[in-house]
Amino acid sequence: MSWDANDVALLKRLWTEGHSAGQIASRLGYSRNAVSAKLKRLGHKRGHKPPTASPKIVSVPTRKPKLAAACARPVDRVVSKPKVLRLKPAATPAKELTKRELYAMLADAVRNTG
DNA sequence: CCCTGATTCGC
DNA sequence: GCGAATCAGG
Repeated sequence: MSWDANDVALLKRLWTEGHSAGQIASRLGYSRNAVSAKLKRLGHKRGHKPPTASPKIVSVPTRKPKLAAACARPVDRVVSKPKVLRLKPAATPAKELTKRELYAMLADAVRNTG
């Protein structure tokens, strides 16, 4: 195993965003030990306590079959809650995406394509 | 038992 | 530098 710049970047991003080592680890395909150790080496600092402490891995969002082959991640335990919780009865109106959301989307795309 | 991050230690 | 094993907890 070797930590590609991409991996490190993604790792840092997800970590600082508040994802747990286990989450990042399972996602990237490393053991959480590796992630944690890497974070230590990097001089890991999270600064705050962003959301996420418990697993919410909802599996890998199945993307295009084409890409799926490329980024085949066996992954994951699904610990999502069977609970169906709806925030608003009304359908979501047109919503402007915040920078954070866009960033998250980008990250998602990246992590599923690369 | 599930999980969390932190550290050690051989490679 | 890397990561499994381990530690120390929640």
